Amino acid sequence: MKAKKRTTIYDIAEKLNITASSVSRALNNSSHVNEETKKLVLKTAAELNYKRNILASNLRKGESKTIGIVVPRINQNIFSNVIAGIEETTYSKDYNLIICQSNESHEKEVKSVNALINQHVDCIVISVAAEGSDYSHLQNVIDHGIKLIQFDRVADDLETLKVLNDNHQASLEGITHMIEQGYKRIALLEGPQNLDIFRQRKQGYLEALKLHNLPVINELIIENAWTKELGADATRKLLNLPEPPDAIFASTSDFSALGVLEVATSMGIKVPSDLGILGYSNEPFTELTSPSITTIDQFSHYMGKTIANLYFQESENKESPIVPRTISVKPKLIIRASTSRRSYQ
Amino acid sequence: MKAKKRTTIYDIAEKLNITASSVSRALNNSSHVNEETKKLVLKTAAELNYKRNILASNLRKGESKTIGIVVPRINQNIFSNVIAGIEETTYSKDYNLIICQSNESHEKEVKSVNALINQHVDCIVISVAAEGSDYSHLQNVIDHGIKLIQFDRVADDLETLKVLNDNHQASLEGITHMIEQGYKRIALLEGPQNLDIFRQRKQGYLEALKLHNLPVINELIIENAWTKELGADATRKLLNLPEPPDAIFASTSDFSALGVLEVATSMGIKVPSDLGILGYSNEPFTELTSPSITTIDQFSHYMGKTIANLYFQESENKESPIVPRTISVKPKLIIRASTSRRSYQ
DNA sequence: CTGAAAGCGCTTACAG
DNA sequence: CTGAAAGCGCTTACAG
Repeated sequence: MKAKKRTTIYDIAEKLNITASSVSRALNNSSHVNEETKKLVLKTAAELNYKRNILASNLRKGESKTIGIVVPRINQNIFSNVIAGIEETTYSKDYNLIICQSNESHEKEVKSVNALINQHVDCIVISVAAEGSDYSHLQNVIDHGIKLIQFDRVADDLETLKVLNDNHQASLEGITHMIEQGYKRIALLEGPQNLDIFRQRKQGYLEALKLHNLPVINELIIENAWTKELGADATRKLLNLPEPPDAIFASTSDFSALGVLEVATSMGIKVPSDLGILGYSNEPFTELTSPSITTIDQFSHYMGKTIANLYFQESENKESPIVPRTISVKPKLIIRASTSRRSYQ
Repeated sequence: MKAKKRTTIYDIAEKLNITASSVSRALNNSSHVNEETKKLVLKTAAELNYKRNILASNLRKGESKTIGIVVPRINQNIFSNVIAGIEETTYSKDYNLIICQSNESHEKEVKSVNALINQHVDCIVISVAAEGSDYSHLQNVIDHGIKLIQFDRVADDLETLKVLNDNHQASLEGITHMIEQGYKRIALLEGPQNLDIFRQRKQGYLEALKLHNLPVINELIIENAWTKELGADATRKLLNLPEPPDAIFASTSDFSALGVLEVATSMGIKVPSDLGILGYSNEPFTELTSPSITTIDQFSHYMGKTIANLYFQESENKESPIVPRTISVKPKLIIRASTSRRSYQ
């Protein structure tokens, strides 16, 4: 069957000898419409296989019932879970999701955001790329009257709705746990410090050391070690130090922690007895490595649901302006074998 | 700043004392427009922070430049990779992606597909849910003149564009490899047989046995063992048999294979010496378990790119009807420790 | 309860 | 090269 012209409300109207107005009202379940008419319209619509043209409807109503999402990568645990969480909540309200990935490129992020503005989405949900520090494209979103919700990695200067983890607290708890396990020279693999989440994790690390009167050793702090490869490189460097660390906090991600584990194993260094390892994000694989990796769960699926609910809450009171605020989801330390040299199960 | 009325082409026209037609032409880079006018329009558009209303444009042009994707779960390796592959290709052509997940529910799949039809997407890309056998909603897509591309899990009766793995061949190769490693009683964990991919994998298994004159033992074939939990249950049952298998092919997924591995390990059964394990999909974690799991890579990212290219190819010759055809991406056996009792590295 | 008309913001044949 | 007009498919005040 070739692409034929689709059924419109005019086709239905013609068939029933009424006007398109009435058809529209019947289809929208308006109260000002005769029950008989409504039934007839619905029946005819089904017969003619009518599908409302949402584009036209949205254009007329000035809304799109669409939420745009921009994340660095969709196939990364936290992001796919957040998206899944959002999807489950928005689905029941007939909202569409348009997904873009920035691939950590600032340029692609800007382009994606602009494409979403063009699309007249009702809301943009974003976790910013590592690259870049100019967030005028996000200001632009707000200026166009589109709701903006930032999550996880946010531009903190921009006053918007934000859904975050308490990275500082999680990091503090993780390091405290390591100290309690007897680790004394704990190295830190940092993420790009232009991202607040990585700054916060560093602060948590520093605070934990301070609380336990441990010195901050600069040569144990490695910048930008946030992929598996960079984590591995950093570990090689650290373990070859005259005084190597007895633990490594891969604050950037579990992928980085995996790099640490692989290098340590290949060098014959025992985890956790000789080296403790703490990751971040609770990627599924952290449970499967040997030894399993202690990490921090961000409740990403729940974050997704929170984001969606926040949007709907804000949409309800259309008149009052949005009050920028931050919802903090408390992450949880998941203690596994890689840091448990005193006790594990 | 509150949601103000957006700049339209009329605002630009008014400011420049020309008509909206000219503005539109300038913005669309039409050839029939004065260079001077074009420059002025572009400049003014930038000044007024104009963003084209794609909804209106699409409505008028009868296209949407949007592709809808329906998958069982976005946070599953193959699906998030396919989506990423599609996204990378469509992004450069200014296409939007609307993502829906069926959560393996037929009802939700039908609803999502209908929502995408309403949305007037240009194409629907789908991998069907395990549940369900009625595919009239997909016929409906075609009847509405929307291009339909099925991938991975397809409704085979429906003649559409399909992008598939050669599951039969992959399975045949995997089992042959196991037989060569000396396994003789190879159990099969099946997926729902209403899905062709699982039927094909079973056929490959049966053919491999036949080619090597091994008997088909019915008690070694377990139905519907396609999650980690069900894989674990099946394994417990199999290993407690009077004559237990010496290998298990978790044809449904690596998650199922992981269930097998965990149960075997907890029962003190050595992998690969006492039990060989073959998974499917090359989930990232299969490299990390101990022992690492032999599996089959589906080149899902490449599949995504293939799907997008197929769509653009079909879009180019608008006149000629779509010739249903199947593109087969050859999967690859990834041999790891879990099946290598004769030799590994 | 229903009809006639205007309009959402664009694009595009048709004239000139 | 530019303008005037129609139309994409819907919704919604305004009358009646």
